[in-house]
Amino acid sequence: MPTIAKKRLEPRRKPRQARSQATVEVILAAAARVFARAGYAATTTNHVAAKAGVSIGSLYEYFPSKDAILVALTERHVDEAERELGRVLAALGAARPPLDEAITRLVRTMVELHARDPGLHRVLFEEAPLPAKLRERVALLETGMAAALARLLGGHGFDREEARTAAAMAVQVAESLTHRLVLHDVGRSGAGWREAAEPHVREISLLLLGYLERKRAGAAVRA
Amino acid sequence: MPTIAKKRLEPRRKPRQARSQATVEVILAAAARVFARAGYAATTTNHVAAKAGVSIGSLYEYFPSKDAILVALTERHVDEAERELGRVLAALGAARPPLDEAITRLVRTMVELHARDPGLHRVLFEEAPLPAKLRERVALLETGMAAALARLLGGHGFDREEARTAAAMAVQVAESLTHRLVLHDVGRSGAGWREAAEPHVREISLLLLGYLERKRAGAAVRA
Amino acid sequence: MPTIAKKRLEPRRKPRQARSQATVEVILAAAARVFARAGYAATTTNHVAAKAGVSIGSLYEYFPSKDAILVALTERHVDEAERELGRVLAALGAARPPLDEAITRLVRTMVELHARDPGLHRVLFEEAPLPAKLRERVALLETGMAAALARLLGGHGFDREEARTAAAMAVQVAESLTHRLVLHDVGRSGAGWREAAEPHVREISLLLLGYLERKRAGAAVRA
Amino acid sequence: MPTIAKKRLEPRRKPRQARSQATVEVILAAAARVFARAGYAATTTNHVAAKAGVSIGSLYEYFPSKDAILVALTERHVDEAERELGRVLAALGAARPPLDEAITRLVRTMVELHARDPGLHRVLFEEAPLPAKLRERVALLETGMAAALARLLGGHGFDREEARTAAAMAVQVAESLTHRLVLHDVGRSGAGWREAAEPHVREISLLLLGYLERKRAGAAVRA
DNA sequence: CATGAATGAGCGTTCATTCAT
DNA sequence: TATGAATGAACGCTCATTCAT
Repeated sequence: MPTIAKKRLEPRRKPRQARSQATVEVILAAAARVFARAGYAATTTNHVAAKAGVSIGSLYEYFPSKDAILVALTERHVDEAERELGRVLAALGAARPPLDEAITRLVRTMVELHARDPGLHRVLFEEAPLPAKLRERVALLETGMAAALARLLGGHGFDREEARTAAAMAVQVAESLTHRLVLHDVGRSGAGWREAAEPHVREISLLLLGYLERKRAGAAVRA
Repeated sequence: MPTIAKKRLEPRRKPRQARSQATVEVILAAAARVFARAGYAATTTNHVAAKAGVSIGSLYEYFPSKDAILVALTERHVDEAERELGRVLAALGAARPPLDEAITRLVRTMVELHARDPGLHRVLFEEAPLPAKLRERVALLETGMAAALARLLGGHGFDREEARTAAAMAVQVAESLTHRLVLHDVGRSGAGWREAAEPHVREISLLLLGYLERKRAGAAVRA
Repeated sequence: MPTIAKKRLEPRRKPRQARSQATVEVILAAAARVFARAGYAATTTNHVAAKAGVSIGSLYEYFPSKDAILVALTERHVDEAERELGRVLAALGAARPPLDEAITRLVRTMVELHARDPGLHRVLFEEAPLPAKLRERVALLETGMAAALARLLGGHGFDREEARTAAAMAVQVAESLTHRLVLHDVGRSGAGWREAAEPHVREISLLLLGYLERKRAGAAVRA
Repeated sequence: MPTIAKKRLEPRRKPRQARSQATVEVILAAAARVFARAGYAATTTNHVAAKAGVSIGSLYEYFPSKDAILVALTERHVDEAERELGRVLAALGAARPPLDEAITRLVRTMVELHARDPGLHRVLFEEAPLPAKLRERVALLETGMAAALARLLGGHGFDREEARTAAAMAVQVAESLTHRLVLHDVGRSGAGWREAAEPHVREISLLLLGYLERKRAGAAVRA
């Protein structure tokens, strides 16, 4: 079953009443905890239902399959990421701080987006079979970030083309290191995750700034 | 429940006849393809046996469990990595080329180690529950690389302590970017993977060189 | 590997609804028939489920393993034995009939306990790997019987010590002959088993009475 | 698969050469040990072959199935029993010792026949699915013993009919108690089994003598 | 709407048996 | 004849999913 969705993945019932909405919340919260602890394969729908204090029948009332729950969880994460990154990017566009500060703030935002619940995000982005549609949404988010970053770089002495490729790479790198350093090295979430993540933020920022500086200078490596 | 190994993971029968050896090869080859295509969870021993053109009984003659196949595959990869990286490191130690060339050759080696079969390596290092012993071997390989790289940096104006921390980080980063850029972006293996991977090699090298340069200067980012 | 219990053997779900209770009954009834006909080894959970007209999943809903079914069946038998023997022993203690009548009634009770379903009991006590706990319960039942019988003998001219050893032996012998004569000789249960068993009751009683008489006299056999 | 033989159970090749004969012996010896230790179900043909130091192919050269080995083992036991019991019966017929001595010697023979390897005999007669043919042979042996014993009793004041029924019962009882007391109570064979078994011999003899005495007197139990 | 008993395809695995060498 | 690699039916068991209540 590689990445493919063969069954309904959208939530079933658009919950209109407050009670239903609460049930959905309780299921998703339970699922987040169970997926984070047990991993994708070892998580069973019955587990999730039990943890949520809801009958298995009710769970299937709202989510047509195990994967649908995972998709809903992922969508929430992407929603949040869009919101947070949009906010930061807007602020940076308005305030126009020095490049190192801009980069650091962007990286911090990305790291914090994942550090809050590393276990869950590991499952979401490494173990789970996400449907193509969601993967596209994630890709789109990255493209958007890259475009915004390119505009930012334009204001710091990069020419248009330079800025575009450098920004695209930077986004990839940030994503990549975030996953590596945060998901694998930071212990199980818990309080204090924000402080625990800060060294990673600095190091990743340092890396990106070094790269961008070289790029702006038009540097190239000898083959 | 990742990382846990509860059953025998060593190959069962030390194959003595040529026929058996061939069977082992055919099973591992099939398993590599199935794991790469279907992912860890969706790979079944029956699929592997069928793909290998071997009865399920024969598969279990040589591998006591699904995970044992995975372990064997991983060990082959680590064996190869140790061999290749050792060779390159030795060559660099002897030839003492400029830093940018050294870094580029190391990165190229790492990238090529993974680019040959990206799908498989994604499964091996992201999805699969590797036993502690193997994880240690991998960690040891990284430690060794970092040490070798630190020696290299020592010959390029880094002081001892600087070299150690920078090397450790650089290895992490190289690993990380290799996985991200190579495993996720490079299409399904096939011929021409070497050429397809080269831009990644350049970009990762550029990134590392920028980082190392900053480190050598003792630079720090404003918080 | 007899006697070993490695997995859960207690029933899984305490059935709360009437429907579940019926399912449990139907499974146990089917299992009794299948075990009796096919023996322990040849009985499969799928056979039992099929015979019960229940899906294999339902079977495992209530019993975590094949052995758990066996244990449940055995416990029912031991429950019944405790009840019946307790009742008879109490009656004998109250009525104080002549020894031969007392022995005969005890033997009849034991024989009837097994004659109702000889095939099943053969499996239960000869073939099956019962967990230690259950074996203890059975042993306790025998100890209790021996104690009660010793008291009875005390009222028929045995001195204390004589009564104890003779009673212990008598219980062993009764058990043994019950199994041999009833389980192996009486045909497949069916109606009329009570009448078919009666000659055995008489003969076993005769044997025990002869033995007890000799014991009381303090007789010994020449080596 | 209850008790029924669906495949060939006779040894395949009547081994004429000394080498083959030795192979058969070595297989049977290994099988006896493995069956005794592991029980019927847990004994695998590969185990037996390995223990015998013979390839699995060779094992199947001589025995067409797992059960065939068991049958061969059983037949050896029955052969031995016929021989031993025949010898003792003949001696008793010639010497005409007192009844208690005769009974004791018979019982001792039966007990020793089983006490030598209790584990194996438990498997042979309780766990294993013996084919009808063998069961008949065993039954025939018992019939023969009963007839011989009846003749013996005829010489000790029993009338013809009395002797016949008493002898039949006595044989059943001896068999039964032998299995119960010897197989279940005597520890795992080993040296000293002969001494360990002697108390059982005495007790069983005592029991039978009490019974026979009552029978000769024409005693009956009140229903 | 909620419940939870019931379902059954499919999994990983074993082992008696065959047959090419 | 002897070998042991290969076979595959069958097993015990799980869990995502359905549906009668």
